[in-house]
Amino acid sequence: MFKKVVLVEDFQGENQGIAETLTEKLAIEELQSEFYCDKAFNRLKVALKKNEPYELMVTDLFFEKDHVDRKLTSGQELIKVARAQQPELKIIVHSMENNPSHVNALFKEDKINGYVCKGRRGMVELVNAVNEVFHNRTFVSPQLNLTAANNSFELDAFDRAILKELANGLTKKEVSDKFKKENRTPNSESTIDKRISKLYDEYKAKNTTSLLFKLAKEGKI
Amino acid sequence: MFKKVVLVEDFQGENQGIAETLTEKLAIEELQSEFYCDKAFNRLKVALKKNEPYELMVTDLFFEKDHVDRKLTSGQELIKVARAQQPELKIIVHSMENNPSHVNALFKEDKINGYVCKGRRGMVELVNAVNEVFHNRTFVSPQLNLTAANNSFELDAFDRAILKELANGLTKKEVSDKFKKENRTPNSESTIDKRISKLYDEYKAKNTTSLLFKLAKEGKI
DNA sequence: TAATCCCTTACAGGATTCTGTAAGGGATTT
DNA sequence: AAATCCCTTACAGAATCCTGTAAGGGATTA
Repeated sequence: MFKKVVLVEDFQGENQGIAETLTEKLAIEELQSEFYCDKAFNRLKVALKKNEPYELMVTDLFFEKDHVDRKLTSGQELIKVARAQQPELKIIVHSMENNPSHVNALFKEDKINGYVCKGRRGMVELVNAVNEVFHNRTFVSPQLNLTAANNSFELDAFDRAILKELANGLTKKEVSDKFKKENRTPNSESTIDKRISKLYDEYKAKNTTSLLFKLAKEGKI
Repeated sequence: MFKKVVLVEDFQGENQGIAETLTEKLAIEELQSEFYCDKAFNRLKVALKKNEPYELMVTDLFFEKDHVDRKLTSGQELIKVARAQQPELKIIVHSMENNPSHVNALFKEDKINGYVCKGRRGMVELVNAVNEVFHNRTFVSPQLNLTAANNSFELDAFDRAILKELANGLTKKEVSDKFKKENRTPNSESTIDKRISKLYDEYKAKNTTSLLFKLAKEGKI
């Protein structure tokens, strides 16, 4: 089993619960709990310099802002710098995020080794995940695969660009003008209209307002 | 100190961490952990019938849906029925919710005794909260008071009703018609127009779309 | 080369939104 | 009682949204 593990989780209760699970159920000998991404990255760096690197990092994705200044503001940023510094580090993400496309991106872009959803079986799954990752396999919470089949549709860059401007209160004509001014293409009002209409169908929205609301609620934008 | 406590929290890690804190830091003798509101309410009911009632309930507000059928779907619903059944029960809410108006409503309407935000000092604050509540005082996480000063504006019931329908994609005329049909007043299209225009000013939104988007992002609706 | 498909663009008309003016009624103040 | 304030309601015009039709161009296929 892993001997040296760092845990990065800003909720004190969750942090404590995970720590207990890792030390008691999995007999991790050296567990370091951190509440900030920056501190966790420092731990990794120092340990690596001493030639006593951490073997596994368990991290959340979202970290609440508080009075402390910070460079790394999210788990994903932490993962990127940690991966760059120590490519062989095993990484398991433990988060509330349940959007399959985001999770897929973490596996593909950031080469994480496991993903566990916070939930009623979070600790049971985490134990499984650590065991799987220890044996060089990957782990994904089962409920995630189910939802992956549902919403296979993805917003592309053009969709996101339009939606971002609409969310800021621009009219479609203003979006078109802005795109033209910035030499982004396609940019005609008609094409933008068409794109949005397609999104209405895909998300079963009746108009721009309900579309943006739904997407915001689902955390897609 | 309290002897008999029920903890209601659906995240396994968080549940475990809180349980450890309550039993070790506060020496609670009889702690019952639950992951569903319905089960927690049953515990309370049975204990009361046996004349061995619980003294304190620590509960979350949001509970994830899963395969299990449920009557009580939120902490607030649990609190209402628990209060009705056992008025002297002490209740501490431990949640991510950081909207001061929601928390105020919990104190006023549901007579909760303490409110602790999940966060980096969640367990420290929970220990304080339990101590305060044990001595018949109330407790609120300090960071909540700070944010309370910021956004003094509140959405009233009429605002919320309008926004809910707009979010579903209804036009203002349809909202007006629906209100008339349901004998809700005021209901004229003009008045609804006026209300929404006022919200534009208050939330610095340019149109319905940006208004709904902003409110959704801030979690106000 | 011709046929086909898909994306982009233009235009147009009916529905809806946004904003302003104005009138009426209830509550409070003077 | 009169004045004032606030909320509700009506109406109207300009801007914007939504949807449909249609045309042009690039890429792929026959």
